[in-house]
Amino acid sequence: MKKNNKPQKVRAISIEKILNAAQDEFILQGYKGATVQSIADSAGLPKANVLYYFKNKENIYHAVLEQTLNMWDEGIGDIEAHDGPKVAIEKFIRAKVAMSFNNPKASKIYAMEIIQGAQHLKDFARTYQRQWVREKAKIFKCWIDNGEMKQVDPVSLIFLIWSTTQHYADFDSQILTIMNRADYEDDDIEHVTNFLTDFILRGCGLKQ
Amino acid sequence: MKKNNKPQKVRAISIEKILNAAQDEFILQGYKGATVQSIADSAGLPKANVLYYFKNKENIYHAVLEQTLNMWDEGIGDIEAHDGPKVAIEKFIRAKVAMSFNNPKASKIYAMEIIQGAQHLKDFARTYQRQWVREKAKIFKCWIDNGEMKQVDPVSLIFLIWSTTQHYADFDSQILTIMNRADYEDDDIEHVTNFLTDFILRGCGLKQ
DNA sequence: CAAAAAGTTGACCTTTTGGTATGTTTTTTC
DNA sequence: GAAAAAACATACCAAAAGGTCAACTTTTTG
Repeated sequence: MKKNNKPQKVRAISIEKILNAAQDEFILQGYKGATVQSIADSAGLPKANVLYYFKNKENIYHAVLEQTLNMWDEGIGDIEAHDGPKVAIEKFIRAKVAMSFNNPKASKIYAMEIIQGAQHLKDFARTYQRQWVREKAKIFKCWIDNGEMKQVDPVSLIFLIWSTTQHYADFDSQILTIMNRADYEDDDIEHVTNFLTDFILRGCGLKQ
Repeated sequence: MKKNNKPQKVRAISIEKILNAAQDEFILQGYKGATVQSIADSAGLPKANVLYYFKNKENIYHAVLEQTLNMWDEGIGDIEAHDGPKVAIEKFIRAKVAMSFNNPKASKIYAMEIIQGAQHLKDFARTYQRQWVREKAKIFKCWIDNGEMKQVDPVSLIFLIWSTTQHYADFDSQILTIMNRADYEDDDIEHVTNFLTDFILRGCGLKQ
């Protein structure tokens, strides 16, 4: 009587349904506020079935976080020395803005974790991110020393790019309300990318 | 046997203790995750006493939010036409950075509300903030038309300033971890203010 | 100083929630 | 096609949570 789902895929499909539902619930209610029942309802499964795939609520959350971090990792873009500052920064901004608009939920989960003290992400920040920032800061420093760009604190610059790009995902409800709009449209990605690229390159003394 | 607190102040003191405790709890656990018991413990009062001052958890939350919005309102700084773009923008950035460093908790409560869809803040954004942004955007437009600053989309600029300044409050745990520091120090406010002012003024074509 | 108002508190009740136990159905394997 | 594994589902339980109650103490008021 059941639909003939591709065999061996039931697990994968159920897990995906659960994780999607969980992502929504965790954003809307926070970790403690989200209930296994609501995740189950939202995923269209009985609660016991959800707990069949994930031992408990914390495991669901860990899975959601892991998914989020993978996305962060892929979406971060890169800053490559051989591109030179202008191209590298533009590429980086473009990647982050695209990521924000295409994956706002991941950005929100991530933001809430950090706001709440990053209990589950301290290690990630301490090892991976710290390393990443140092590496990229070194590249900026080279460019500055070579006179390829203005003297701008590289770490502060990275934080500035992170904050301005993520803002469009995390604060979408505020932005849309203020602009009296219901949803982002396709143009918006391009418009925001252009604005930020332009503005930040100028801030770095790389334009006009 | 009780300490001789200034008469008529018991209420005010208790309420303040409760709201401070509640602010911490709501940040750490979210609205649904925070428990009246934990707020009471954190405030050093029995639960029944907390519920004597606030009918229920939602009322506590409303009170915290109201406090937060008042702070936002006071801390927003202003953008005044007669200052001219350079001074006005610098004043504005300085006010917002100070606000972030001095009131990170308010900023976090506010951020969490918006990330979660701004259920309780939609009205605030729809009326007050939208109006504020339009007003200030008009001032920027004047400056641009007068050739006093580069052609920069005013609304995007406001969002950029909001995001970059609030970032230091909301994401403090990430920033500190990456920089391998335990806490912000006094210098940091000044350093961040200078960096942002410098960078943003240059982005607006108002410097070098 | 006595009555009223304000504040304090432990006990209690109901609902919600995370999680388990157990049995049934479906799918896969051999 | 039967045995084994995976998936599904109902009922249930103990702990936690929001909130009420009623009694008690302290403070204020006239």
